[in-house]
Amino acid sequence: MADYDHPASESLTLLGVLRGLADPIRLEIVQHLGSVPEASCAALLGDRPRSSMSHHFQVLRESGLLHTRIQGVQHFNSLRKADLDLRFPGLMEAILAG
Amino acid sequence: MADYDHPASESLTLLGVLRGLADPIRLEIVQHLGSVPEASCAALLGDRPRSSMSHHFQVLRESGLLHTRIQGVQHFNSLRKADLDLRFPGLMEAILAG
DNA sequence: GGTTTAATTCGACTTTGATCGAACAATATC
DNA sequence: GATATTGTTCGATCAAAGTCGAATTAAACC
Repeated sequence: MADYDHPASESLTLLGVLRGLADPIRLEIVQHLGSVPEASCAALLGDRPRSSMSHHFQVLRESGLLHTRIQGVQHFNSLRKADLDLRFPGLMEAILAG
Repeated sequence: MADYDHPASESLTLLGVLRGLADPIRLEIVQHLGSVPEASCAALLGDRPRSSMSHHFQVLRESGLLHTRIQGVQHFNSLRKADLDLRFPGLMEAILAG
């Protein structure tokens, strides 16, 4: 499967990032990813339907919060902390502390 | 007119604050209020319908971002920066810098 | 090739949220 | 009291976003 194209850090907008964070499931995913280097989709699934989670992963990718690395059949997700720190200093630290 | 009841700072949630910020008009209001002590609704109105703006003021109040002081017929709005800093350190600084 | 596993895409449905005119409430002023 | 000003509330409408089963893609493995 082809890689995803993630938006460049310069093109990220504060509004877009805030929209990405403004959902309970996505905020939970982001906060989880704040404490681990990366996690597969399955590891973040919980007991929710896969299709719902796929939607949230897509929103997180498009808003620039999440990077997805494909390895075989698994997708490993990580927080784009360095990019976000560069673009919006202090933001993720505050989010992950909450 | 009776005062509004603003939520206590302890009861604010990160998700609620993020939801409050995740709208272009509200983010603009918040960022504007970051640079002035307070502003009346009229001063923040722009060319938008009053009823639309009233809705956004309500959302901002309920999420704990905004405090409204009533003086006569005017409503003076201010950012609840001290409360937000206490509850979510660094968050508003990052938002206002964006 | 067939099967299992991981995750997405599609499509339909539902829910949430934004928009905004019209009516209303409250204060100030003449 | 009448009028103008400031802002809210109501109610209807519309658009955006979340939900999730079923079908699909892709890789791994026997």
